[in-house]
Amino acid sequence: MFYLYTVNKEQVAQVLNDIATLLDLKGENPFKSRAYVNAARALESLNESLEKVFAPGTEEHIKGIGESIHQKIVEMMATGRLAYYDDLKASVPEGLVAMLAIPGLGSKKIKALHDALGITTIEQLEKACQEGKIAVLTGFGEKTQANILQGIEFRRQYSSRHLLIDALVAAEPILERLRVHPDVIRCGIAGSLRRSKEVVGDVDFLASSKHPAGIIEHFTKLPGVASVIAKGETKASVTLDGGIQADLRVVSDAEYPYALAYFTGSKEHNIVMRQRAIQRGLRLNEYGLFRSDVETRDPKLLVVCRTEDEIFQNLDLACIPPELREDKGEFAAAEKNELPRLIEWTDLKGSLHNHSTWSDGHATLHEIAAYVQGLGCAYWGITDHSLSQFQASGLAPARLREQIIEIRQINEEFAVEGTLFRFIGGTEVDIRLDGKLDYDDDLLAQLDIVVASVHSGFQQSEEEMTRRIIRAVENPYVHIVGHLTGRLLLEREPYKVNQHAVIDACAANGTWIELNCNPYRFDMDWRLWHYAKDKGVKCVISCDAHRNENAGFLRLGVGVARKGWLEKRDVINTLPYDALMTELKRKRARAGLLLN
DNA sequence: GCCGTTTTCGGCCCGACTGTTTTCAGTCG
Repeated sequence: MFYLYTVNKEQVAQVLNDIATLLDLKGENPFKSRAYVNAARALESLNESLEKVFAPGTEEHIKGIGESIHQKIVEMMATGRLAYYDDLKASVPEGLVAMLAIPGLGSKKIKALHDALGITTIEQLEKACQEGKIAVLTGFGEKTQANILQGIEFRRQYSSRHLLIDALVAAEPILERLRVHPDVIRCGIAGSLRRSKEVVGDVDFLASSKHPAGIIEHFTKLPGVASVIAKGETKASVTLDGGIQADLRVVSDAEYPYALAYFTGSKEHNIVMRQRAIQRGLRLNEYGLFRSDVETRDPKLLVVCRTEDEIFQNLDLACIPPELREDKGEFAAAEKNELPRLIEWTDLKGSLHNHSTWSDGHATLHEIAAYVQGLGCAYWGITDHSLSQFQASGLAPARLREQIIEIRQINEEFAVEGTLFRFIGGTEVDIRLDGKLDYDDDLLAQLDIVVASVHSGFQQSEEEMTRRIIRAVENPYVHIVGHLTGRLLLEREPYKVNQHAVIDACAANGTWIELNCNPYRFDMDWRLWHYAKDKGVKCVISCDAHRNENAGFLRLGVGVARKGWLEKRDVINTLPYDALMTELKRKRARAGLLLN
């Protein structure tokens, strides 16, 4: 499949990462495999086009990609293949790669199992464990054998990846119970949860205390802890009910800021942080920033930092918000003090894409109005499904006209009562297979807001789907393109669409893109917002609420928007009601111009 | 395999925990 299409950056990076994995499994020099990982990273943060950098005969190499890997990329670009990769892949059984997902098994152990017993699949591994063949191998034992069996069973039962919301729901009660422990001075959540990753592998807790052992003990016995994976003096790992792994580290209070920075940053971010420390003759770890490049924790050598902010300062950086700590451009921006002032969730005035009992929502308009006013919203979009979504009670044109009338009546009642809150009436109109919309333009023209989304025909080719969505984007009555890729995290792959091309079309037509903050969606993906922002495309953070409590998704969505470097000014629904209505009408004015 | 304000060789981010070992390799984050 890969070779049928033009090779893009992500695909090349994937191949380089795969090569690194395969080299590890073959027992090659680990620094060689790391070189491939580093090259993949370098590629991901490359701004120029692959065609330019890796044209045949180019002399210039980018940092992190030397002669050998450069030539391999040139080969991929020219032929769509890489002989070295194909050979390597053919030489390592696929089952060995799959085994890496079993906790406790890394490339060395997997290679040892393969060499000693010829094991090539997880099924063979399970059988060998059951027959006691693993425990007798050098370097293995009864305990390892049992752990492997347990790991295989765990993988079968639970995924090691969890939705942000599920991790939060599991983590918050634990955090509260840690917080009230008398020996805990400070505690918090670090890791990918603090970075607002849409999908997380585990939950990382951090606490400071003078008596770590008691806190570790307390943690491993909390309600909600299903089993203890590891437990030491200052660190413990447990499995929570529901299968999420949670780690706790306890440090002294003076060490807390360093540990918080250390356990929050992504692996890639932390590597750069430590390298920056080394470049300044310092050494950075979870216990401190030391004036020495040799291993030491001598307090006399400590560069005292009371906050994360001060750690960044000592590395000549502005303080990087947790969501940005992914090594995706934050260092360059922080060096120049050009980090964005990220949007806060309290900047939002309401959600523009929501459903009611008119289609497949669970709350009536009056119930919605009461609830979201209570949250302090200034407005709320009502965008029920259109005709094609009959399974979701999509509205026929006549029904939609009735709804418009009811929404106007309710808004008039609000006006009479002196209530400032307003509904913004509209539709989430289906983008049909050919890119036409489910309602005629004259009906759309009567609506205050139009969100256009794809709900069918997911199997179209990338070209067809891209053309289809761009046609909707170009419709002057469409304000917003909804959940751009249709993905359901951990459940359904996104349909194929050239998102950059859609963003370009949105930029050309003044159409906005939704950041749908249903926890399964978070669509458009945060990795693309920087590009959209640079093109001047505005974001709309909507919760696609089908129930009142879904309004809470907005807060998670803002975390993901922050990850996409978005500021208040980039997000349309931070505008007050009047300004928002002006913006919505601007598109209508455009339509009027086109029609005249 | 990559890289250089200790530069063409000899390094490559760092520490806790586990299990299998009698001092440490492997895994993980």
